Amino acid sequence: MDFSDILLPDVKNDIDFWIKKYPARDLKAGAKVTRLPPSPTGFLHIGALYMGLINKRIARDSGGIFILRIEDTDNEREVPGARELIIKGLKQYGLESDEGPTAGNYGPYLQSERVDIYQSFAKDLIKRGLAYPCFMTHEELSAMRKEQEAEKVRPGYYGKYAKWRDAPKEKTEEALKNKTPFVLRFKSNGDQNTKQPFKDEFLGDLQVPQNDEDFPILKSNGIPTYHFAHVVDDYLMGTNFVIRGEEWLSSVPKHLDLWRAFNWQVPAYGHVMPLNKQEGSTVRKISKRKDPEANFEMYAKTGYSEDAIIGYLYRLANPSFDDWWQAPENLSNKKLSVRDFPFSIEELKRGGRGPLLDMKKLDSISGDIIAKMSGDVISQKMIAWAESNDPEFANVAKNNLEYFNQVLSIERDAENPRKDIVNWSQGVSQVNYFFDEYFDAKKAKQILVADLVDENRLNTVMKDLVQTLSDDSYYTENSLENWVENIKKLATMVGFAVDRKAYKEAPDKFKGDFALFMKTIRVGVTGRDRTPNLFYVLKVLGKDRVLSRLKQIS
RNA sequence: GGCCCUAUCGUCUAACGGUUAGGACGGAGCCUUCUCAAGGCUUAAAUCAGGGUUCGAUUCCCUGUAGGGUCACCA
Repeated sequence: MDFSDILLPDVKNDIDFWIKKYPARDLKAGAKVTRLPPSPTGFLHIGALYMGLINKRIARDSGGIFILRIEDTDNEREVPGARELIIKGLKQYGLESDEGPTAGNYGPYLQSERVDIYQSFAKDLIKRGLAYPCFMTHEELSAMRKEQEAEKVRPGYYGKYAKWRDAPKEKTEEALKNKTPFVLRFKSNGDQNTKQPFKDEFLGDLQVPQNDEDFPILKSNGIPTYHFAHVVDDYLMGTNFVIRGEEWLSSVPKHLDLWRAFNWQVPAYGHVMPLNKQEGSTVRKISKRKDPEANFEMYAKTGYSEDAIIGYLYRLANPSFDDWWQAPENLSNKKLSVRDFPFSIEELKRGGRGPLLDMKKLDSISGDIIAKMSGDVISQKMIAWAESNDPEFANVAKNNLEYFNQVLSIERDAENPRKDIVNWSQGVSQVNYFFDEYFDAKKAKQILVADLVDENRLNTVMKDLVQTLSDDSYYTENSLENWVENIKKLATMVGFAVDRKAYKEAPDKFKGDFALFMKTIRVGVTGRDRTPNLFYVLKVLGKDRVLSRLKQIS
């Protein structure tokens, strides 16, 4: 007796209907059709970005198609808005799909809208005796698992534990009559103890056991499980290269079973080691729930550019990224973008455990990228970042845009530009003292008193500086050499030693050496003891700000 | 625990079976210097252990160990 109509009464089309509806793709030889199948269970994971980058580049470089498929078959874990967040995030990082929820002829690309498709294929399996209903409850299932554990056998629904596999027709009929909920299970003929060869594009030739589990392909709500949806979708969508995380490797036997059941050609598979994180002494896969660095939004919030992230991910995928990126001609080429990286599939072919996320390396790449930018561009990007993350600063900067551009141009449009900004939040704290709103006179005074012995002396020095630095030449002089000459004269006038030897011989005769003199000015006008060259700092700050700040301190 | 994957500096990784085991990030030091940043130079730092095979093993094989993954009506 064929139960397929009772089991799946709503199925209207047979599988040929669907297979005809989605004809084979007409692509040039070697074109790879890849896909990214995120499930909308929260924010876009950095690992998804990583997989997206690899999938997209492989598709693009081969003249193929990169598909985005939303795997929303688990309505329990689905988070509202997550789908939009994924699409937006991919776009933001330049990883738009060629086909996906918004475009493409092989859709729908939301699995929740493909239920009729899956059911057609499931029904086909039932008719061919390759799938059957199982009426076991969760309780029965977990009791069985406990029993198996007690018996020290492999837990699972297989062999003699597959209770409904060969159930008498009457029993099934009765359960059906009582409207008992059921899952549809795949009827496997495999043997766990028999190994089969499996070629992984990245890991090489592997031996994996055959699958012998009668795993569910349709849940009791009629929605497919991942395994089933994966095979049906990737067949219908013409995927010919499945690139996914290594965590899927152990379900390869199930998928192989399914491909064979339909007699479809198995696509190429490539498993990539997932991104890890070090926590104490243990290393683990980066987790959405526990790790803030898993969330791509964290990077945007900290102020890492999309390119920095992409560059870093390229680096993880292709270790030769460094050689390319740091080649002298590339490093000095300000037009070069990380997006120009000649990606190589070959370099994905390597073992090793999954890489640990290394923020220092990210900083290094990010710093290089920012060093390629002109002051104006940095200013613009920093303000854009600040508008949503530090509105107060954004306002200040916008109100003094011309000035801010000058600040960020200091030592930056040079052959060897400054490399002191690695992200926008750190960048803001690096330069904000140029604005009076962020100048901290109290802190400046604190630092200076410690260096200049006492407050009286500090006040004298400040007064002297106010007087002498009122000369325009300190702000208008265009030659660094001349400026230094002048400032040295000034140092002498105010009572500091310019000559190292003289100071060494009789330190008491001076208020300090030239370094201290410069530090005094530096801290006095910026509140910081680390700034770019004072020559530029004074020029950009301008006389009015300099004098007013010095007065504030004294 | 079963099964699967993996194993080179702290991190990411190179090395037809023959190298003083290379590079990058990070660290340390020096030079330059008004402090940083940058730049230049130098430096410390690794083949998980034990057996084979071989003239020769980081590389091939076995065992052990360690790490990771996976064992759901989640993906």
